[in-house]
Amino acid sequence: MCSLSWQRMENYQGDLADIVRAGGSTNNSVLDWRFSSEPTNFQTLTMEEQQADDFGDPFSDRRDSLLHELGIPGFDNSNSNTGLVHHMNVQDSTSVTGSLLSQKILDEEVRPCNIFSRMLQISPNSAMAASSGGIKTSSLAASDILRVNSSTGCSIENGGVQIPSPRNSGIKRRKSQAKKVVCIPAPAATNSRPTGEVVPSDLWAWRKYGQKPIKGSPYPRGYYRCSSSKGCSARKQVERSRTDPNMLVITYTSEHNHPWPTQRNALAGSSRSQPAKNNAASKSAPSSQTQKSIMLKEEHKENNSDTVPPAVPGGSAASAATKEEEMIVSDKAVDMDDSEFNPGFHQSYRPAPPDSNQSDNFFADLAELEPDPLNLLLSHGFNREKMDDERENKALDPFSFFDWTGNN
DNA sequence: CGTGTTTGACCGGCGC
DNA sequence: GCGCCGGTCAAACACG
Repeated sequence: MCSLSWQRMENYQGDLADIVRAGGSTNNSVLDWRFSSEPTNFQTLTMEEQQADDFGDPFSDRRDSLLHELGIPGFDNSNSNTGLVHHMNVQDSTSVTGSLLSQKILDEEVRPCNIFSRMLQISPNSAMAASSGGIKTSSLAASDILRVNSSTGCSIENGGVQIPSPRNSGIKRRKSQAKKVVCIPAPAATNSRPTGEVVPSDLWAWRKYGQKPIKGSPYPRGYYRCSSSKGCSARKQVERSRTDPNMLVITYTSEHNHPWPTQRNALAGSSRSQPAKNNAASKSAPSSQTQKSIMLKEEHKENNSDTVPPAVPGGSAASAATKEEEMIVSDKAVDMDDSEFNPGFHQSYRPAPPDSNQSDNFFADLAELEPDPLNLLLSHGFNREKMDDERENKALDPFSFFDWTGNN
C-alpha cells in the first residue's frame, strides 16, 4: 500500500492515539479509493527501514504498486512536491521545534488544495514524530487549533480534542515486538459487533480472543488472532482512535505462517451475525466477502439501512459515511530481532499473492453477483488499461477485501 | 458440531 | 514489593 515507515519501538512509545487524525469531516475533492466514484486519499510515509515482512497484513506487499496502480500522484516517496501528499517526519529531527511543526501544519492547512490528511506520531521522548499527518485539512477552519507542544510532550488540539502526552499515557510495552499499525477510516457498522465495534474485514480470518478497555481511551481494544490456520501466531488489535473515533487503528503483530486463507477460511472468520435485536439487516449478515459482494450490488439502495451506527462520541455514522476516506499505514518495530520475535521472520511463509485458483474462486463467486467484479473493484478512478495489464498480480488486492461497504 | 464472540480471571512487565 | 495496566486464557454462550 503506502510506503511504510519503520521505526524502532523505543522511538515510538506514544500509544496508538498518537496517530492523530484531526480536522474536518468532508471534502468532496478528496479521493476515495474504494468503490466510490471519488478518487483516493492516501498517505505515504517515509520509509525509514524497509522490512521484508508483512505481518500478514494484506496491504503490505501491495503498497507502492497499488499506489502507482491507482495513478495517484504523490505516492512515490521521491515525489512530495505535488502538493498532494505531505511528508513530515520529524521524529529524529530535533531541529524541528513544536512551534515550527505547528506552523508548518497550519501553513499547510490553509492551502486550499490541501486535501490530504496527515498522521502525527508522537514519539516518546517528548520528541514528536510526525511521519505524516492524518488531518483533514479542507474543512479545517482557520480558527481550528492545531497545536503541538514539544515542551509538554505533545499536545494537539483540534476542536477541543486533546491528546494526552505520551509521557503520561501510561503506555507500557512488553518485550520487543514488531508491529505494524494501520489507521483506516472506520467502516459503517455493516459488520459491527454487538459492542458497536466495527472491524473491517480482510482476507484473513480473525478470531477475537479478548477485549480490554484501554486507559485513557473511551474505546475498548479488541484482540484478534488469526483463525485461518491453527498455530498461526498472527494477531491484530483493533481500536478506535481516541482522537478521531471515525478512525480505526489496527495493529498487526506477528506474522501469518500459512498461505492466504482459502475463501472458505476467509469467510469463516470474517464476520458473524449480529444479534437480531440490533439490526434486522444484519440478522443473516454474510461473511465479509460475500457481504461485500452483496453490498456492491445493494449498497446504493441500502446505504442508509444500517441501524447500528458506530459508537462514535463526537462523531456520527453520517459523518463517517460521508467523510472522505483515508488510509494511513505505519510500520514500526522494536528491537527488530525477528528471529526471536518470529523465527524465520524473513524466511517464513510470506503471504504470497493469491494464486490464480484462489483468485478465480473468489471472483467466480463474485461474478455470481456481479458480471464483472473486477470492474467494480477497479473501475472508479482507476486506469483500466493499466489495471488490465496488472490484473494478474493485483486482482486480489487485499485492499479490496476491506469491508468498506458502509461507505457511500 | 464447528465456528465465532463475550467477558471475567489471570499473568507478566513496568514504574514507583 | 506493590499496584497498575496491557495482553492472554478459557469457560460460557450464540449462531448457522
